[in-house]
Amino acid sequence: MTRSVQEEQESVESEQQEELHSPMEGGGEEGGEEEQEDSPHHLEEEEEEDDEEEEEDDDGENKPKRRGPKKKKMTKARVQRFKVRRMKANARERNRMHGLNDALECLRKIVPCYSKTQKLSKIETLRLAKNYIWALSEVLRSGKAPDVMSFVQALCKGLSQPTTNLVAGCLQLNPRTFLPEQMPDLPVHLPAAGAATYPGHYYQSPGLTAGLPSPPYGTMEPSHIFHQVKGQPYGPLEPFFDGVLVSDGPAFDPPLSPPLSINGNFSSYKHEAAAAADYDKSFSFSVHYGGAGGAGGHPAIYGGGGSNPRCSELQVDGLMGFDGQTHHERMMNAQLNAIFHDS
DNA sequence: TAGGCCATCTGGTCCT
DNA sequence: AGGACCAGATGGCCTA
Repeated sequence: MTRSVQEEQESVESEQQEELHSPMEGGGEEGGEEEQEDSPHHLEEEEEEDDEEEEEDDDGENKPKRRGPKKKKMTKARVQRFKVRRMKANARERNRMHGLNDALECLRKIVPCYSKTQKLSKIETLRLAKNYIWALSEVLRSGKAPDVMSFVQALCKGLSQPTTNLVAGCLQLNPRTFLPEQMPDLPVHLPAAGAATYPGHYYQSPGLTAGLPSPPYGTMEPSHIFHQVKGQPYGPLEPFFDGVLVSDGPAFDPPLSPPLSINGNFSSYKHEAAAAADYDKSFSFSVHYGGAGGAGGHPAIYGGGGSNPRCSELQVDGLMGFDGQTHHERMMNAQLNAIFHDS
């Protein structure tokens, strides 16, 4: 199954001398005899009968005559062409999926809680990204600094419990404080003052994690997660994690490209957003956009793309234009840029 | 060992 | 005809 394309191409010649194997090259042992007529497995049977494109009329009286359109005879040349075409299609499909995975990896670096050691799954990455976009959009729309609880609630909406724990760990929060539906006996919004009391560690709630996968799910340092905006001691938004906002942590991947859509369709979350109470605790959500963007003070909130060259393709100007925005929106965008544009 | 996640192969469909 | 995209199938790997 894991044979490289080159290996396959090298071996195809020898295989052509022999009979074709099952279409499920790396898997499928049970596909064999019950394969449909147009499967490659069937092709091999016809291949040996003749090399010319003749009608298969001499089946004899044993086999019942086939109905429907007659299939073209599979000559050796046709079989070879089929195999080459199939190999090329497989290679393209692999490349396509690799490109998809590269894009997903870029997305992992953009959403909160990026960790090289504990990667979010594909589906969880997409869910978290969707929530993240929505949460940021809400910030732009409302024009208010988000309170930490509603922000994290929005982030964790629909995520699995392990991923929720991961987000909580990255944000230094107890998931019990923002998952009321899972802990109905607890207050919905607890003061998160204790959130900053475990710098450098994931939160590990003995009660919560009982029966759940145990942290660590990642290696995010608080210094990676909450870092100051240069020249703004507490950032444009009020600091929530006083004492945690340090910027001397080890370098991590440069910022990438968060497209801050403010026009997305998030109707399913409207009621939840409305339900979120207004808390004056603000939340600096400059989660992990460190590094590379800021050499010249240019508001390039997206950096060089890290180790993956494909991550640097997106351009800020193409993603988030300022035309047509109100002054307030421009101010919010500037604030967000400043947040994302760490040091 | 079961379940989750993933990579890969494969055939079908649509489009150029 | 060939490429892109998609979904189903399959087996490998990892973890609880």
